[in-house]
Amino acid sequence: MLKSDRTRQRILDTAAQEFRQRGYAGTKVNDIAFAANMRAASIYYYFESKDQLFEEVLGIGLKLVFDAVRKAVEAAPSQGGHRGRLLAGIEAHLAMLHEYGDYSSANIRNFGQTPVEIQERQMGLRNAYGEYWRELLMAAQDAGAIRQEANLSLLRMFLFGAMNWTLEWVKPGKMSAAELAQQLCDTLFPGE
Amino acid sequence: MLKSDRTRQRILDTAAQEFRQRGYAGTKVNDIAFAANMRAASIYYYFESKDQLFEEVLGIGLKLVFDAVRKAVEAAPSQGGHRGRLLAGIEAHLAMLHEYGDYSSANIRNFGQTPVEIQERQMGLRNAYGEYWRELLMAAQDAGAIRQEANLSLLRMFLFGAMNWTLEWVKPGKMSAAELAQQLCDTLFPGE
DNA sequence: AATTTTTTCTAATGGTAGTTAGATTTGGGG
DNA sequence: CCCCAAATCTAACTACCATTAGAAAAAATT
Repeated sequence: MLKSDRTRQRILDTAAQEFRQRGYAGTKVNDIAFAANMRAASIYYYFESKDQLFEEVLGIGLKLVFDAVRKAVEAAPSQGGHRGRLLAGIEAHLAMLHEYGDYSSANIRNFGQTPVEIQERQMGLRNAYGEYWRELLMAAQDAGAIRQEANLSLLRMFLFGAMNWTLEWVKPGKMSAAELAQQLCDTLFPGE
Repeated sequence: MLKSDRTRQRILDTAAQEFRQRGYAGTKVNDIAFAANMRAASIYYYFESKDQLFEEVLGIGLKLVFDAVRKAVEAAPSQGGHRGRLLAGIEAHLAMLHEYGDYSSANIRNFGQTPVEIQERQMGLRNAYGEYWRELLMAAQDAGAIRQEANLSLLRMFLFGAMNWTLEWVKPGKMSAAELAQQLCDTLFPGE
C-alpha cells in the first residue's frame, strides 16, 4: 500500500471518528487533522473539500453495513431458518455500529442533518439496503416466523429505530452485538 | 403576556425549529434571528448566550414530553388496562415529537451531540423520565401484558429507539401519532 | 550525490460567527 | 407633549473556519 493510500486511509478513519462524535457541523477540519497528526491544509492534498471527505465517510459507512449484513445473512446456518437469518442480519448491523470502526455509526448519526445534495447521492444504496431488509422480513413472514398481521413496512422502520438508537445508549463493551441482537430479535419476533 | 415575553417565546420557538432541523452546531444565531424577524445581536437582550438558549430549548423539550406522557397515562381509560396505559404513553411521546412543536424533537435529535455540561444538567429529569417508563413497563409485565421473560431494561431502550427514530423517517402528515403508536404497541406488545 | 516527485507545512485569503457596546427606535407613562 | 424605559439596531470586536498558494521537507528515483 502506497504511503499516500495509507495517509488517505488514516484521514478517513479519523474523520469517521470525529464525525461520529461531533457531527458534521461540529467537526472542524482542524479536529480531523489533529487526530491524524497533520495540519488542516494537508487534508486538501487528498480531498477536494470537507464536504467530499464527509460524503466519502458516509458512503463507506453505508456500504460496509450493507455488505456485512448481506454476508452474515448468507452465512447463516440453514437450520436457523428465517428467524436465524434475521438474527444474523441484526447482529451484523449492530456489530458494524458498535464494534467495527466508525463509518457506519457516523453515517447513522449524521445522515439526518446532512446537506441534501449529499443525502441524495446515497439514496440509491440506502433504498437498496432498505429493500434488502424488506425482502428478509417478507420471507420470514411468509415462512411464519413473523405474525401474518404485522405491517412489515412499519416493522422494518421500528427495527431500524431500535437498532440505530443503540448508538445513543449502549456503553462500549457493556453488551456484545450478539447479545443485543438476540434480545432485540426476541423482542420483535417472539416465538420459537 | 408582556411584549418581552412574547418576543422571548418567539425566539425560543424559532430556535427549537432551527435546532431540530440543523442541529446545535449547524444552527447559527443569525439563522434563529432571521426566522424570528430580528437581528442576531437582539437575541442577547433575552439570552446570555447561544448555549443558554440551546439548553433552555432542550430543557423545555424534555419537560413537555414527560408532562404529556404522564398526563396521557393518567387519563387512559381504566378498561384499557396496562396495555392501554402503555399505548397512551407511546402516543403522547410520538405526538410530542411529531405534532406539538419542535422542542421535544430538537431535544431527541440533538442530545447525542450536546456539550457534556449541558447534558449533565438534564440528566436528572432524563433519568426520571426513564424511570417513569420503567415503572409503566414493570406494572404491565406484572399484570401479564408483557411476557414474563422479557428484559424490561432492554425493552425500554428498544422502545425509545423505535419511538425516537420515527423522527428520521416519518413524513409530516403521513401517519398520525395515534396510528404509529397503535402499530408500535402491536409490534412490541402483541397479545390482546 | 543530485535531482525530481511527493508530501506536508506555513502563511494567507476571504469569509463566517458569537458576542458586546453604544446608538437609535419604539412603546409606555405622566 | 415630554420623558423615560424597553426593545432593537448598527458597528465593531475577537476569534474561528474552510480553503488556497507557494515554500519547505521528505521520499523516491536516477
